[in-house]
Amino acid sequence: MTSSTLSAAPGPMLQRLFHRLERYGPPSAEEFAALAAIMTPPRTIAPGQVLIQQFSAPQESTLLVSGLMGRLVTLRGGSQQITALQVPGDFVDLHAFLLARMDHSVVAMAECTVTTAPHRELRRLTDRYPRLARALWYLTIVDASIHRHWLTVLGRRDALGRLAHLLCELHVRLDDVGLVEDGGFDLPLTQSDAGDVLGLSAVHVNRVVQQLRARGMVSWNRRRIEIRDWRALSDLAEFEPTYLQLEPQIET
Amino acid sequence: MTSSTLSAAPGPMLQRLFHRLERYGPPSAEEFAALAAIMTPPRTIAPGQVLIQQFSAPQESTLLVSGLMGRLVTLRGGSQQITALQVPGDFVDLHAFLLARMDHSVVAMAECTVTTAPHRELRRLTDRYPRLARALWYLTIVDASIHRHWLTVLGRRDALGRLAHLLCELHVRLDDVGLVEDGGFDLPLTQSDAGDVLGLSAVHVNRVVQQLRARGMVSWNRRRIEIRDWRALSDLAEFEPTYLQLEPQIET
DNA sequence: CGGCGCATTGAGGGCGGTCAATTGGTGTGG
DNA sequence: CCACACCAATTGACCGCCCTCAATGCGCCG
Repeated sequence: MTSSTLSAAPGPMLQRLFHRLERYGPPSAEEFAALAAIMTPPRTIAPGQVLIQQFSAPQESTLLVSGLMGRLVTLRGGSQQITALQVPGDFVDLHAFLLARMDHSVVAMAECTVTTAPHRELRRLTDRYPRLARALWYLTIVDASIHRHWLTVLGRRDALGRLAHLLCELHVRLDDVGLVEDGGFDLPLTQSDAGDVLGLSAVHVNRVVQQLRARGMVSWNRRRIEIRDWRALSDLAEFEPTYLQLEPQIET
Repeated sequence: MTSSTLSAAPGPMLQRLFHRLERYGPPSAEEFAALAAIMTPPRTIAPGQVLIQQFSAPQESTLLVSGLMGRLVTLRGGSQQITALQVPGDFVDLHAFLLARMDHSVVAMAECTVTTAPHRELRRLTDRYPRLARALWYLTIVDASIHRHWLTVLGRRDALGRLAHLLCELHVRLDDVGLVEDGGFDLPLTQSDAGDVLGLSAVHVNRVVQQLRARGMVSWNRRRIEIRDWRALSDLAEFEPTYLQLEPQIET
């Protein structure tokens, strides 16, 4: 395994992924290198572009390096649901490694940089490195944990609680990968997009955004979010970040 | 590896699991045998019993052999959300193999039979059999696919659509493991339980049940569900079972 | 028979939906 | 530099789905 494909700055590109994997009993340097070696050079995705089509059968999995992506499902009536937002360091479709067809599309919510891992190579690596396989498995399990958590949010929380929860989660996840600056972060979502995440109409998202502003908890101008009162916001959200699995895991 | 622990009728006990795993490029007979060898003898769980507590750190994963279980989260205000229903052949907490703590409880909705796999043994097996590891990984990925699908149902469908969808899904999943008889199946859920799955109040579940009855689509008496008009029900539900991943996968 | 759990029904109200108009910021062509 | 288009945010009116509270069946079991 040469480091020929490493020429395109693999360190920085995979830094956030490795940061995440290290939390789960860290793969060895050899395993890291093997993974880095199969990743393709980065490429850029334009905002709004559909990276992966629902029902397609991708032959590689995509790692988000920078930007924001969403997993999007369109229903019969034309309404949409975003089932997950992906931040840098996330694999956006690692599950496609084991599933025949995508159950959703993946859309760039902003200009994004990505790199991909061919499934053929992933298979070779997971055959050879059981711990690396479990580390990748772990990533998909954290995804599922987040999905479950949002099931309770969509099933049982009102609009204000849902929005507060989304902002708390994004703050924590973006902070984890170093994308929170001065207590705020860039959120390239329209209020309509947020509605597609929260299961709300764009109009009602606007109403609850204004409630959060009026309560002095959040400012949201352009694409910039500032959390003004974390205590109050996380309390309103009933935010309890265990489900994000950001604490180090113990590999026995 | 002896077959000593196989004495407790491992074949029938694991039959539904193997049926499922075979869909994903089948593990070999040796892998099946190795998995069967680490499963504990079956035990019975009483209806309503909490098998696994939220925030606990189980040292083994549980396979549901018969009955029905739910993954339950309780919110601050006392309201509950069931994030998944598990049917026979499902691992109810395979993700606990890789996560430090449970993000939810697991509750028996009926009298259940279970068998467990110690995590230590699972680690040994997944070290040794990469294909088996991927097959188990695959199971957790199907779980996540179902979670995502329910995010769209809870986020975008009204009460009637949600209930219709739940009944369609249960019919298909139970049919897959041979638990549909004469076009109907046993559903040991109260209408209140169904509300916890659907993000609805028990009162409103009752109202939409009656709508389905009035339209001649479903009968629901005691614990027995009969689908009277599959075409109409699945159409109302916009049910499209791809997300259940019951079609054979292709392992390259 | 009485208690209990669950299903059912009714009344009333609020959250969040749709529809539609307006504002405002940004970019573009003239 | 201005007119205009365009997109996102905002506001208002209206209404319906689904909530809560509460009462009433109804079947089962001790």
